[in-house]
Amino acid sequence: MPMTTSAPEEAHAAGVNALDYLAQRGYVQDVSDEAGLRAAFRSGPVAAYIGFDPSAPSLHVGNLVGIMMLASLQRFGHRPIALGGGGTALVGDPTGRTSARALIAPADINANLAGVLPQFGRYLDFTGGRFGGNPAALLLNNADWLSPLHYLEFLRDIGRHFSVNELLSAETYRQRLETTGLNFVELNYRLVQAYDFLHLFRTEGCLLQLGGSDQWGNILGGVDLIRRADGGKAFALVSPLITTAAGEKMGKTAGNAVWLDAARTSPYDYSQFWVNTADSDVGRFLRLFTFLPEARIAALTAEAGPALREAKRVLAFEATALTHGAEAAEAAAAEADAYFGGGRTIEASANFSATSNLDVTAEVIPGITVTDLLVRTGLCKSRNEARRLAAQGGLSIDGKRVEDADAFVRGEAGTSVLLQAGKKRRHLVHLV
RNA sequence: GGGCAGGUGCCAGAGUGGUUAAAUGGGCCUGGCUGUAAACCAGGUGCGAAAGCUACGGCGGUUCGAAUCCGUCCCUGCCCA
Repeated sequence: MPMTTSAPEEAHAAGVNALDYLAQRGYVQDVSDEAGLRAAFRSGPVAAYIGFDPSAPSLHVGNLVGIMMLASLQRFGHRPIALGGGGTALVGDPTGRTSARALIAPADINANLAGVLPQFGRYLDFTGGRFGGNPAALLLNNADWLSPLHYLEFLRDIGRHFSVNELLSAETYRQRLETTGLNFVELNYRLVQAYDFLHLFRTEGCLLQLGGSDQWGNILGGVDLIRRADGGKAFALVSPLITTAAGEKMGKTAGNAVWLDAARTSPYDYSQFWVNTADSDVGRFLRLFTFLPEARIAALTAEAGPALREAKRVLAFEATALTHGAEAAEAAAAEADAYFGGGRTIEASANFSATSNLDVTAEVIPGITVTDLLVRTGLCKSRNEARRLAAQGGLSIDGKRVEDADAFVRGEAGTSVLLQAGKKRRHLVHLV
């Protein structure tokens, strides 16, 4: 598929300042020095970074705002730095937490980083030149410079720039002091993150740290440190916490994170996550999570009501294409259309690879119950749950409602059985 | 190191010897309505076909019987040092 010009590229070509573009798109909640940052963007490529916490083996939708900011900036000719927090994870960010973060084992952190870092390749150009004269993006792990730090030197060189009074009056720390308490490692988190910024300022000329609004205090800590330690000028830009119209933190389905890793959240499920966006969120999400031009978004969302389904389809396609590629996005859309538009039958499900399959060997077919099969496919966590589902009328096989979940599975080897749990979850089982 | 208060299901939070698989709320699931939306209404929400089993920080005890009483250990908060 030919690379169509993206909204940020168009804006860049039209001479729009990157800061204004980010603001128009809804990425900006706060900037430390708006005029200064705008001037920096105007005067040449700016290196900007975001830290990503390697607390899981994959990035998830909650990381997407940050990724999209980096990706947008690169399309403006700036230089994104994706920073894996392999070192900071050893310390643990207390921000927004009611109790101390469980420490992650170094081995897990490394394993997580190994899963997370490659995922940036979908959004960022690590070679350079893909969007015109843009510089190559950079991928770093702060463990590389944090781990070798010597405690006494760190205390003396960095610690002296931080006022304990100031730290303790910060919302994050104050709240914890008043409730569940705070241990010394946590109190140090801000210094360590600030040191990252200073390090990147020194080694990469990085002038800007991006993040979510909860990181405002931490980021300003870095801006201050750069001024105090080096007399340098750096900037902070944070995005708003993206919530759904229901007021919930975005990026979960059924309480589960929506992962960017296809093995954890299939492209079909990923696409469905976006299709199921609430009406009042579509416009905002199109701006945040796609590169579609404003005019297109405005047109898609001009009319309220059922007309927004089209906008949701576009959102799902674009977001899925960004994460999994256009082909996967098309397949996901085609599958959903066939299923939801085709009477939710087995015929409408049979031919799509995005439907997960489970092979059941011939010898078990005669003896396996629907209940067992539901558990084996992961559609239900236990047999009781499967029975409950059936009792509540949520279980269908091949489109027909099933009351007795303990019945045996019928079917010849070589045929398939479509299990449906509720209206949206289903699983195709091939009887082998 | 000392004193005090606590550690309950996904989360918050009741319960202080039996009728408690554990109130209530949130979350989540299912059904209804609908547009694969929101809102709303209804039901459900440990495992097991069942008997029953497992569960209230860990271990050990008291008791016919404990989440509830005792001992001890671990962890958290507050106060004192």
